[in-house]
Amino acid sequence: MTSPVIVWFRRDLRLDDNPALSRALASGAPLLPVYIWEEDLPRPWGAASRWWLHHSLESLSGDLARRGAPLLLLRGVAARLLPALARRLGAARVICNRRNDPAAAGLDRAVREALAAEGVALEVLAHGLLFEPESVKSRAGQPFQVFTPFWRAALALPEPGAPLPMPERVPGLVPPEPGLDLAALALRPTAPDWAGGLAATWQPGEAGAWRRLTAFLAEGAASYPRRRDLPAEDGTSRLSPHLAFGELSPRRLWHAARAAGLHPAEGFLRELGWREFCHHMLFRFPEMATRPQRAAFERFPWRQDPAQWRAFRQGRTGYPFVDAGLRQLWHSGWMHNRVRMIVASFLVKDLRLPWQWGEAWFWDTLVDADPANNPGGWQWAAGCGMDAAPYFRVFNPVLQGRRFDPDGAYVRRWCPDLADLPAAYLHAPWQAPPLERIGLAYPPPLVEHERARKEALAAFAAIKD
DNA sequence: TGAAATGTTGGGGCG
DNA sequence: ACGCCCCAACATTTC
Repeated sequence: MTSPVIVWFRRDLRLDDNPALSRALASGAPLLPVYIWEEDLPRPWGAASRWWLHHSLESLSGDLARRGAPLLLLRGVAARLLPALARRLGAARVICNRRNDPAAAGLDRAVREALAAEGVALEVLAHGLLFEPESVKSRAGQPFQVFTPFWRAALALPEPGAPLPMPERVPGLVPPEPGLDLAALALRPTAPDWAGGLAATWQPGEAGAWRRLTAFLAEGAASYPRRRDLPAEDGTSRLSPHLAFGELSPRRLWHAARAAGLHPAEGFLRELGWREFCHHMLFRFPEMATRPQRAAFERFPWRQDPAQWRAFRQGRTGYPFVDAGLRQLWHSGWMHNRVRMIVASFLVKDLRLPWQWGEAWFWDTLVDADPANNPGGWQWAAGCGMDAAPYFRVFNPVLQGRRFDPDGAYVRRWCPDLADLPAAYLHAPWQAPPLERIGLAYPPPLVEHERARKEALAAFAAIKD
């Protein structure tokens, strides 16, 4: 009988289009699917991600058990747990899907060595991207640092391969040990349980991902270009957390979207291109996660105001559009992309607090927190990324609010303290006549935008080389 | 995947 | 009739 194979799940919590699972199945060997709560991760999961992970593992575990292979849950250091497990099972191979972020890939190298010492092979399969990070390069063989030529070059490559089918059955092995109960990981918040809004908004897991995908392609994709920038509408796909946890493969998404008639150079698939760009950039420039890509920004005179930082996190900046976004984030673990740009601009330019603070806050509170997209987005907003918004492009939160939330539906929804204010003043409540402001609990603006903007431009001029 | 400052143009009021 | 001013509307430049 062939020796069993361990299938190690990470950010690939699905059965569909799963290269590692398919490879293991093709071998005909009995499988042991494993998930490890890794205690040596270079960056621990954020709180919202932990909540999501709990439910996603619950979903995956059920899907696997129904197909014949219960998921073994472990906690500790993969480089120690996997060799021990392989020894006990008599397994000669561990198969997993590649993690593309360099920090996590470093862990995998340690795992590979530890397994090799036991005579066990670690097979790491290409995964998680439409195009492999090594494959998109300029004619000179260099990585792209600007999105448009990057995406053009990617689209000139052979189209991503067809997704692998979802297996009907997964012939499993009786685990040699009981493993942990999911509850033992305590991934969900207690005292207080702040996850009510998350639970009301999301259905983590592969089934939820497919539901979202189907609904988007049937109802949302056609109006995406028109509605994507209006945060009050349900105009985006909301697939980001499913992608972040690998509940939906980008390849599956790509082909489903192509079949629905979407063009890769524009609209929704172009946004998927930005995801691709961030992941490729992080792969080539690992320090992008923590340090500005434009060196001049190492000298930027960031402020450190704890009171303003607290007000920002609480969504009490006094700018309704900004606060609505921050409160949507806090409540639902997600923020509309248009508002992310405005919120990030406000933190970095109006408050001049370090983009890394914002990045860390998003990491903790977003259900779609992603090791590449998150720093990529913040570096873009801060103007210190390679293909970033110029630093002098400062969003005016009032004008942006009027343009993209003209009737104030978004602000009213997330800032109920402003719900009764007439639309004319909704994005600038301090301009409302005193009579309209009676009983208003909403805070005054943390900073005056016009002045903050000038100060930011001056600070920027000071570091320019 | 901006916004503000500055420049230009052209119509209309007016002496 | 003419020059002048004002100022919106639009375009360009600058940050």
